Amino acid sequence: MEKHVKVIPDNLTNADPQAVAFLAKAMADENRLRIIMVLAKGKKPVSRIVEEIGISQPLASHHLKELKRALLVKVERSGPFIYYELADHRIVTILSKLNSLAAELLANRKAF
Amino acid sequence: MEKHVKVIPDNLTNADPQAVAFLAKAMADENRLRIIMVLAKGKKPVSRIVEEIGISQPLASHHLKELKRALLVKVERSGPFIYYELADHRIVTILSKLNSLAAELLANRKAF
DNA sequence: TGTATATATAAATATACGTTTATGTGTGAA
DNA sequence: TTCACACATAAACGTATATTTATATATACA
Repeated sequence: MEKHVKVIPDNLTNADPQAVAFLAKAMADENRLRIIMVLAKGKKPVSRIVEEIGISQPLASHHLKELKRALLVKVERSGPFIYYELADHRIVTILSKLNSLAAELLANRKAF
Repeated sequence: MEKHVKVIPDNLTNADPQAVAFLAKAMADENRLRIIMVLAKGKKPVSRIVEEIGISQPLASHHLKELKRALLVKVERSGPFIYYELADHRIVTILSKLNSLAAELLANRKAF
């Protein structure tokens, strides 16, 4: 059976600002970005995330909940551990490009 | 004379979460996204932006100030008009990809 | 100089958001 | 069952942010 994939035009004119804002908000926090950066390297339990980025466990839990609400991560329990992983790795590509853009904008800004 | 462009690695591991969060925050608002969408089609004065997206003039002014603070737009005065334009069109590409991702994540979510 | 237009700024308000501290829930092992 | 561990949730707090209303500034023109 064939897959039916909805084709979405890749231009801003037909973009849905509400949907984009929803995702952008999820990325608009330093700690959540760090979590995504850590998860980009693979599926991990909360405790690993906590120790890798050095924030409190409740704070990590809170941000992971937000990332889940934004559909950016998937959750899976295994014994006492709860593993989080990225739901779609395109977020990594997008954030990388955003990082390049940010770096360049800031560099040009200081260039006078 | 040759241009010296700082090469920035395109991966998340070396990303600067602070810089990325700064840009992401600027994109994390529906009205600002609408402004970017409008400016993606070309340089425009505030009055055009206001009428194209249907928000109050002070609100548009406020959001344009934020976009300028985030280095995403350039400003230019011409007579009584003040023209805004995108500082870098890569933001359009990035937002388009974010839109595609958002659409797909939401579509898959409803798929059960 | 005075008036109209284009835009920015200020003040005020309500709401959203990030963080901390404290506590609850679930799982496994003794 | 009791204990320890992994994680989630709740409450409380301060701060940031979006929006409205009112006013100020700047430009063009009569």
